Parts: sequence; C-alpha cells; structure tokens
Amino acid sequence: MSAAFTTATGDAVRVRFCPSPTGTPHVGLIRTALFNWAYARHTGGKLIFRIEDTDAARDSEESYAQLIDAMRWLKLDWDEGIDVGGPHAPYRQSQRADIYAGVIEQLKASGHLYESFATGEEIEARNIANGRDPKQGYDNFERELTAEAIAAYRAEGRAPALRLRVPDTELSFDDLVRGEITFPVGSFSDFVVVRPNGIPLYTFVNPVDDALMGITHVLRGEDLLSSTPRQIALYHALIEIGLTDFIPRFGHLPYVMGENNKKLSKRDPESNLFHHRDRGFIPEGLVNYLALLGWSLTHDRDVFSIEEMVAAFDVVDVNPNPARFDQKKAESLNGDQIRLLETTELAHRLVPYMGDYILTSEDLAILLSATPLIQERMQLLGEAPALLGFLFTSDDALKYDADAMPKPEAAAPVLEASIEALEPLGDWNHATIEAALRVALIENLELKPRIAFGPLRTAISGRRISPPLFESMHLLGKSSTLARLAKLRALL
RNA sequence: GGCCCCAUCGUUUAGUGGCCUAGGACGGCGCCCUUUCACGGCGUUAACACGGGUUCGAAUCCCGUUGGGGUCACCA
Repeated sequence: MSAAFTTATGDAVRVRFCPSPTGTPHVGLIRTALFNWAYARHTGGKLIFRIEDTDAARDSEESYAQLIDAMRWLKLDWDEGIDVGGPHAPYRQSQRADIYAGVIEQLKASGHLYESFATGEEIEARNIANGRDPKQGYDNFERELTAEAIAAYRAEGRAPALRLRVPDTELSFDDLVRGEITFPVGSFSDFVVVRPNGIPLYTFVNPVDDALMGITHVLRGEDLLSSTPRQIALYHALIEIGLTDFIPRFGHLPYVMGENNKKLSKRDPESNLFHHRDRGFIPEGLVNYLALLGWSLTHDRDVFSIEEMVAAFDVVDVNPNPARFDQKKAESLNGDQIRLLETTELAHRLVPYMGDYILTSEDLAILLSATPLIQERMQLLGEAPALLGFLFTSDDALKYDADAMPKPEAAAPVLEASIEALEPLGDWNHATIEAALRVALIENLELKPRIAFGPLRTAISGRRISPPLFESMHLLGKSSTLARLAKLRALL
C-alpha cells in the first residue's frame, strides 16, 4: 500500500475541532480549537466543528451548549459543522449511526474487521498465563477464530466486539510539530472499534469521520499521539475500501500543565474556561495567552491581536514541550489587552460585571465617564465593582474599610480645611478641585501629599485604594463630595 | 514494565552550526514618575539537565545517561 499522506496546502487545508461534550470546556481543549482555527484562517482553508458524542453515559446537552458558547465568545468561527451545517452533515456523531453501520459492513466484508469475544479480564488472564506482562494488552489471538469457535461463543449468549486487523509492520509518520515518529512492530495491536451492542467507538468514528469529511490536517492533543499508528492503520483500511484516498498529516500539540507539573486537571478550577471569563478575562486577553502556550509571534513582543496571530501562525512552528498555565502572566496580558480597548467598548463590557450597580441609563452614563479612570488599573473586568462601587453608593450608605480609616487627630483638620476650600468653588472639575486642595493642604497646612489626600480618599470612596481622587470628586459632584467629607469628619 | 513524547532563566518563549560572554515577556528586587493603586520608564535577578561524539566552531546535529510526561479501555 502506498501510504498516501496528503500534500494539501493553502485553501485545500481542512482542519477540525471535534470535542466530546463532557463537562465544561477545558483551556487545553480551547487552545487546540484556537490552533486549528488559526491554521485554517492562516492557510485560507476550512475549519469543521464536529461533536463526538458517542458515549451516551457521559455526554450532555449542557456541555454541548457550553462548547458553542465558548467558541462564540472567543470569536472562533467555523465553516462547516454544528449550527452552521455543511455538505457532510450531520456533524454530531450521535446522528451518524447509519453512516457508521454502512462503513462497518464494508470493512467486515473486506476482512478488515473481525469478531472478538474476549473480555478485558480474559485478556489479562491470558497474558498472565502466557507469562506476558498483564498490561501488554491484546495479542490478536482471535484473528482466525473458526466457525465452530464462534458458534460456541454465541451459544453461550456472548456478543462479539469488532476489532480492526492492524498490519504487522512498523508504522511511521511525520508529525507536524515533532518530526518523524516511528512505532515498532508489536507496539500496537488489534483494537476494538465497535462495541458488542453495535455502537462504534471513538477509535473508529474519529478517523472515519475525518476521512468522510476530507480532513487534511489533524491537530490535536499530545495525549492522542500513541493512538496515531492505530488510526493510520484504520486509514489504510478505509483507503482499501475506497472511502478516501489519502491519510491526513498529524500534528500533536503539547500539553497544558497545571502548577504541579501534571496535566491541568479537570478538577483544577484554572482548567475551566468559564472560570476565567467569570473573573473578567476578555476574549482578546485569553486568546493572546492561550496562543503563547506552545507558540510565539516573534522574539520581542507577546502582546498581539488575533489578526496578527492568523497572519503568522503555522503549526510547524509550534513548540513541542509542555507549557504550564501561568495565571499571573495570563492576567498581565489580559490587562494589556484591556488597555488596548476603546474606552466606551470597555465600559460596555464592564456592565455584566457590575451587578446591581448599573440599573438605569444614568448609572450607565456614570460608568462611561468613570471607565477611563480605571482602564489602566485593572487586569480583570471583575475588579471593576470594587474600584467603582463608591460611585453607585449613596452618601449615607457608604462604608469604610477598616484599613482605610485615618487617625482622627490628623484627619480632622484635613477634612475641615478641605471642606472650607471646596465649598466656595464655583467651577467644579478635577483641575479646580486639585488646585483648591493643594493650596489648602499642601501649602497652608504644609502636609505631604500622601498624608493630605489619604483621609479624603477614604471619605470619598471608603477605601485605601481608589481611582484618582480629584477625578473621583468631579464625577461624584460637589454636594456629594462635601457631604462625604462632612460625614467622615463627624465620625472621627 | 513495553512503547511514545519532551528537556533554554522560577514560568513562558527567541534561538534551526558562527550574529549567543544566550534575547523578550511575566514574576521577583531596586529606582524614577506620582493625588492612593496602577500605568509608564530605567536598572537588576536568573537558563542552554548531564556525559560523550561530529565539526575549525554546538543551545543548535548524533549517541547515551538522567529527569519529567503520556499511553497501553468494549472513555474520548
């Protein structure tokens, strides 16, 4: 057989994202989606979005909806697949049973598939009996079962699984990210492709659908590397029955690791894409960080747009070593991307994170004018309510953080002098406010700025850290500002 | 255990035989700016796992060692 690996390039490229809908989207999975997407967009090829829901026990509609939500949120669009349709529909494997049944029949007829009655326990027992490592796996012993033996099994009421006869040769392929990889003879054995109940397994439907859908480049997680020879073996069978005429190229993307040098686990909250969204990652920030997990744009810059990534991305440049998910770096990048946003755009994105603070169009107007004050002071959108809450709180309801409370003897004269200085102010803007306060506190009282403005900050915001003071007073308005100064003074 | 993959600062990445006394970013530390916190600026910290080759020359190529990781399912 002339192992015909595809030579497709440019707009002939067809990649796919084919998650199974189990659980919440994992950042490693999304990184895989991103790289596939970027490769399709870079080459001008197509991205196919397929759902591998062949395990009824674990799949859920909720998870299915989350996958779509995740892709749409990150603006990773697809050309064919669920929701959008396409020439190879349906794109949910749970709806493709008839197609698989036909392929299974052809493969049985051509002798590529054979019936296997052995259970896992029996295989292990057999290995032990033969002095082999029990972990050795299946030894292909049912390849030439006689009709009598098969009849005997059936008489016992046993139903067979179907296994693929794999070639007794070594198998190698040229991995797009790792180069030439060879699996020696005997390192993979005949594997089950169809359950006794007739439902095919991932090991079957994944390559079959890839073949049917004309996938040219399989970019997937490193965990699937060792199953690649089996997939190639199945591809050879599919070529022989005329289902396709080429084998795709494979590229195995490195793992995304957690803190402890282990694959980022589903249990780990950091693995959950929506955990990051809930904390206030913006798509631009998360995509930028995810892109850096195994790839880089250039040698001296790592803040970049998705357009820049598309223009430059090639899977052969992907770094083969595993990458750790670094929360700090991710947040820093997110902050950089937040700073790149139009201020009004940022304000609108902030709304969902502001909770009950934004209820009216007046609230929105305040948010719009306050956003420039915090755009440079945040890394996550979720930080906004704490920063801006004082603008949406009444003077009466304002609370003071314990660590923000000034010493009464020092603060009282500051507050009094400030009230006195601000009261006559006609023109209320941050420049006039600042000028008045500097005269009153820095010049007249001869205070250091830090000492002078600290109590005012507490009076205005209730916090030790806040947006710029004079600008905050400006936004708050004169009467509210004076009321808050007076309120804290009275409390001391 | 068999097989497979991986190996540059704490982390991530640049580096594809000479441009490397190894560059960027995050983190850490220090300083500057400053109405707090940030942002920004400047500086600093810190790496080619080890051992053999090949070569005039190796982070870069080869072999081995060590160390990580994955996979050996009628899950995907």
